[in-house]
Amino acid sequence: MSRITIKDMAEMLKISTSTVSRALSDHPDISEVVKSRVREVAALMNYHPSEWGKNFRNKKSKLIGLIIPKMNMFFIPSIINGLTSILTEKDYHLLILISDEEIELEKKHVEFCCNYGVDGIVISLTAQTTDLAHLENCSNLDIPVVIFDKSITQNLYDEILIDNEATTKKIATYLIKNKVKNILCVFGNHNLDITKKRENGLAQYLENHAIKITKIFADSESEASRLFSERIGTENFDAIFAMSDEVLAGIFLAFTNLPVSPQDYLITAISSGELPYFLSKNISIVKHDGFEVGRLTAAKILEKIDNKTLSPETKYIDVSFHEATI
Amino acid sequence: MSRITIKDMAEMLKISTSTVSRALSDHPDISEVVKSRVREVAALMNYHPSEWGKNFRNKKSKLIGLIIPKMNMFFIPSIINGLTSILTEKDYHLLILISDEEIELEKKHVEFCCNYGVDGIVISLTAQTTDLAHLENCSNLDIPVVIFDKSITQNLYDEILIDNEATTKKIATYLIKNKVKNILCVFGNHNLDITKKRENGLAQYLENHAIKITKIFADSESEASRLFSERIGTENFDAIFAMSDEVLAGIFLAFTNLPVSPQDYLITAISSGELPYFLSKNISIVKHDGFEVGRLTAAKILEKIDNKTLSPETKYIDVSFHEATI
DNA sequence: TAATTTTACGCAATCGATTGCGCAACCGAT
DNA sequence: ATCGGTTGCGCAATCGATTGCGTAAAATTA
Repeated sequence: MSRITIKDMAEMLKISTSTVSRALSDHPDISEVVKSRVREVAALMNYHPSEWGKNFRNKKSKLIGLIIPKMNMFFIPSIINGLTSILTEKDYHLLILISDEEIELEKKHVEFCCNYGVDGIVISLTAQTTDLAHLENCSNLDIPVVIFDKSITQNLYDEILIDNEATTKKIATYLIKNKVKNILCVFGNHNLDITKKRENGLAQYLENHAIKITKIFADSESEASRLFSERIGTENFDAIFAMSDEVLAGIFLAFTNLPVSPQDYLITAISSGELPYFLSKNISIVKHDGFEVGRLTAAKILEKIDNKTLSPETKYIDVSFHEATI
Repeated sequence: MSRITIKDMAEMLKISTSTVSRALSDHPDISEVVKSRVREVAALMNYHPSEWGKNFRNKKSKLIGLIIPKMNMFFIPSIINGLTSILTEKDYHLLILISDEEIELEKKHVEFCCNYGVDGIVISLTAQTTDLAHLENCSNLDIPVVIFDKSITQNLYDEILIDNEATTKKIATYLIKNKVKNILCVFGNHNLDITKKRENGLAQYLENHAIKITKIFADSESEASRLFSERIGTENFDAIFAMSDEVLAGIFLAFTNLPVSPQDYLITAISSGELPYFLSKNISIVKHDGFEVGRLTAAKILEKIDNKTLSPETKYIDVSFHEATI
């Protein structure tokens, strides 16, 4: 048994498909007699209109391509929750594409989205991405793009970003208040814009406070763990800064094999909140809300789909500081 | 500028669309002269065939609907990684739908998948799902379905499940070996099949070993935390069992406000491995691999898409025991 | 009664790539 | 000259819901 279509019902009732379609949408051109007969048959045959057919006619797919560099357990799940919480309301759905931190795969995914005919693309860039030429085709085809979280300096596409300025300022203020003198900072991939912004922000706000800053850059949890282990014993650090959940996880993995413990340091991190909750009460965090990033990103892409002429803007989401409880 | 189509090129070259199509696919019916001219124009115009058009012709969508009860940070990300690792090879893509643990939403998502024309559905059931009537329409429309992780007793659809028998047996063996006498067991939602199986399995394997079992059932991390806090002090428990990462997280949240500590107990859990890694070295786990579940699920749905007449089977994935290191 | 309007429905096109079938042109063999 | 075969390409249908336009029949008006 295959799908019941409008055509099937039209043949059954010896009327045209247009009449069936109009009857079902209660068009005034159709007589009540025909309408009721059509509705009867539709109910009887358990007819459900094909989404494909509707989208076909409307030249829409009702799909949003979600392109992410990695499927991690910290930020991405809440992003997806935020996105779907808005998108499902408007009958849009997410097509998930993982770049695996490879620019070529990112390009391939963008091209796929264009060729498949998604109505919009929301993307977080890989650490390898240095220009957005591969997004040009989206503009040509009038497919709106919103970049979230991981972006590069640009002004062609909308962005929903974490406010790295506010973030590093809060961290720096806390460090200064606690009279920290020697801090070990663990950053993510050096190429990432968010890395540079957080690195520069911190340096800027800590200037003239006689605080020694040592930096580590790590591409993965395991690399963060390894580099942190190598470095932490080399000086008398009194504080630690982790720029993301990923490196924070690496740091705490390292602690399990080190002679020192988290309690020996003042620990600060930029985090989505869950991980520090599990790890230790000894961590002060600037919390950025993935759910909110997802919601804002979804709202923006819907806005652009409705009005493609809007000029691109960058939105920064609020962050909140949560001081360690012990 | 809109998409370059075969039609555009046909008009440009004053030939038919069929000739263009066949030229691009190197069909022997087309002369080399025409082929080279078509290829030239295609390259010049930067032509890329529409995925939509191809799928339209082939009556395929190349989409797999992924329906999950919740987007959590433990199991689901690795499931998605496993799924995509197989599916992208075959040019299939994931459409993600979250039921939010509501049966009505699950029904709606299944119906959407049918109406949208996905090529297959992979689904993990909500705790509310007691029958699979809403999947009947998939069978009618010849849309294969694979149920993974959370299922109910049935024999109509393929399943990829964690081997709860092997799992609870490993846990029980470890508990007996360590001469545990009084264990507090924290389970998830009581309606879930995996809950019942793990509950019964544990009871069965611990029979005749003079071990007192106390059970808690919790629908969420916070409920697990609350119920655990209320119960842990009421008896002299010497061991704790957590049936999932979610309740394990709840237990460790509870510990932060309790006079007792994780070190006071022998802790066992069924887990995907990441969380215990972060929480404590004091946890012995039976590890189930979400990535592997995803891979097997993907392989199975592809197998069914290729051959829809295969009779349904249930596969159990291997689990491994990891003893606490302290 | 004739002219005009209204009612109620059908026709056909729409999106883009593919492919079975048809057919004209050409070639070689009888 | 006729037949049979091959080459090279075009026509049209395919998936399903929608909608602008056209129109016959019915109703209304002059």
